[in-house]
Amino acid sequence: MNDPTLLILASLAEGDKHGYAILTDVKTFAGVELGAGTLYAAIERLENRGFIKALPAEERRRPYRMTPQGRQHLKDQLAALAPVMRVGSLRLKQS
Amino acid sequence: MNDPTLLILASLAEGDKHGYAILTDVKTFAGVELGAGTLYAAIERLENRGFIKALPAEERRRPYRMTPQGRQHLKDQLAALAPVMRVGSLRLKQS
DNA sequence: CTCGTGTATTACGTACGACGCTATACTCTG
DNA sequence: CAGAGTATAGCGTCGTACGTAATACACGAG
Repeated sequence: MNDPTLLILASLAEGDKHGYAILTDVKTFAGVELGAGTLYAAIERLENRGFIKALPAEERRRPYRMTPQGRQHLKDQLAALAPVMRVGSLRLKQS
Repeated sequence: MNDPTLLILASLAEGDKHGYAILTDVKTFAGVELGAGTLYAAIERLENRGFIKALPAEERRRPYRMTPQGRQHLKDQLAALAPVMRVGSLRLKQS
């Protein structure tokens, strides 16, 4: 239902974060609590696609940074979503 | 990536439509061209969940109507998406 | 001291569904 | 009559969302 990659990119747009920090951030800004499996699997996919990259590990933490491609992808996703939101809420009101 | 059920509900929020009409409507308002398989599979799922219901067939056409539950679900989906959009675009601008 | 809670990541299995493709069938236009 | 547009159904595959459990460390409460 919810695309975790979108949530992760939106979270990393704020700045570098490690997995668990993304988890709590997403929970606060989106109200969605991702499962651990969902989160880390999505992170791996994002990394494979070059949308985020791993930074040097800090102790137990594995921080990630959004790449320019990731930023562009987030931008595209939001742009694609915008008309659906607009039309959807407009039509809901009309009836 | 794209949730076809969201697109279908947004389309049916305008009024009753049959499958092919949804297809063209979604293409115009969202710029997304759904495959036939994707569309009808998603329609079937929406019907099973009680979010839409089939109307009496007109010739070859099988029109569908959104139920109150479907309307509520669309509302919930859009409400869940809104903060993600808001935070996402805000954070994109900030950097 | 140990028990529970919070932080942090990894691995595994399952089930759903997105998507492409093909088939079918009717209608209309060139 | 060939081709494009309308309209739906079925099938197979692959990706992936999600739950669950395992591991490990740090901390405070009891």
